[in-house]
Amino acid sequence: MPKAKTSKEEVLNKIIPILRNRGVQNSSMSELSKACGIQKSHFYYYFSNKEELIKEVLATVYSYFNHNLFKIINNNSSPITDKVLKLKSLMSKIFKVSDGGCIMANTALETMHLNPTYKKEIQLFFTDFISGLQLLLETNYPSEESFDLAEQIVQDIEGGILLMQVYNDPKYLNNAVLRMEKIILKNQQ
Amino acid sequence: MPKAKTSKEEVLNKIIPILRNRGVQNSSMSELSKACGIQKSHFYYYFSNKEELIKEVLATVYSYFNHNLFKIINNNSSPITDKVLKLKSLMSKIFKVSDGGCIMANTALETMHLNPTYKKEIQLFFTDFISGLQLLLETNYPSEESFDLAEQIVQDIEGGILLMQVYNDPKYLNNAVLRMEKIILKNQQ
DNA sequence: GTCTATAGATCGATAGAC
DNA sequence: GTCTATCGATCTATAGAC
Repeated sequence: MPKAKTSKEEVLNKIIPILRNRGVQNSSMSELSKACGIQKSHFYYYFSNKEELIKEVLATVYSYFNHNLFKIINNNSSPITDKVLKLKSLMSKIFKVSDGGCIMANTALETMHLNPTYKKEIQLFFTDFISGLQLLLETNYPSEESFDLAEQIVQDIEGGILLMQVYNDPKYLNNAVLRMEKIILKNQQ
Repeated sequence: MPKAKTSKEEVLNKIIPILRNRGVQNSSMSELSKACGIQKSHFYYYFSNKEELIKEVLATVYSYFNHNLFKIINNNSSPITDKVLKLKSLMSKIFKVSDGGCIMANTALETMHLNPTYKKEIQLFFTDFISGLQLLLETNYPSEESFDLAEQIVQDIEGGILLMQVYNDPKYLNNAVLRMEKIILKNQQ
């Protein structure tokens, strides 16, 4: 009966949406394990404790985002309009409208002031997000302005994700994405 | 006969910063009562349960913000530059940098997807925030554009509050406030 | 102060794959 | 027979509530 019927990767992928939706404090190990169809005790076989679990979740999300973001940006054969298109698609995958928005933002606000355990992963995520946008912007803007604009865009998007959830209306995130597009492509087309 | 040594208002004011900082899920009734120097059982005299407590907290924050916001905006003897100044000061009181940012945003992300209990208070807060800004903007912009800009400003500010906490750097909120100021006063002075 | 439920966490046992 | 994935029972602390 061994023969990993639920691998660690599967577990991570199954619980990410739950944690994004319910928050990390409000998701119990029992609940998470039940959702994976395995015993709670088996979770402790995969993860030494809940904190480790969450860390691995955030690292997984981070690396997925990071990998795909820079794959889009560093594709030299792709025109910038195409990059923007792909970026929009990546973002809609990461920031699920009906499923809790941005797990990095949620976890940040939920935990940042209690313990700084997850700070590193969260900061990495945002720093890369900003850096990626900055690279894109440098097509049309000087470096320093690109950085400021990149920060501003991320800020706009994260605020949009919040309002989207408060009013259950995707327009706020959509508006931010449209503004991003307009800024990136200002001289193009 | 007891001579309320800690009134309900005092309790609310004492626990608001704690709830903003630690989040509502992560603040226990014991912890909150201890911080007020009263018995936990006395909390249940003031509030029928934790949910009621949180509701009253959010209602308190909302009405404080609402009252002060519209007092600033509807003061006809005050020039718009003065209004902006007062608005900035109100915001820095509400969105404590080192103390958890915006309790409305935090609570929204923490609870919105679990139960919609606090939705009303949270939506009221943001709706009034946007409406207030819209009123200010109508000095210099047509009504519809004012509304869109007001939403955009709130979005920018809330995103700034998030990044401020992630990086422990007030510049993100400050930048948003500066952008707000610039937009509101575009033709002025 | 006491109740009950549930949280995170640990331990020992077991069922197959090699 | 060992190794690995899994389970069931259980412990302790603490939560909300009265």
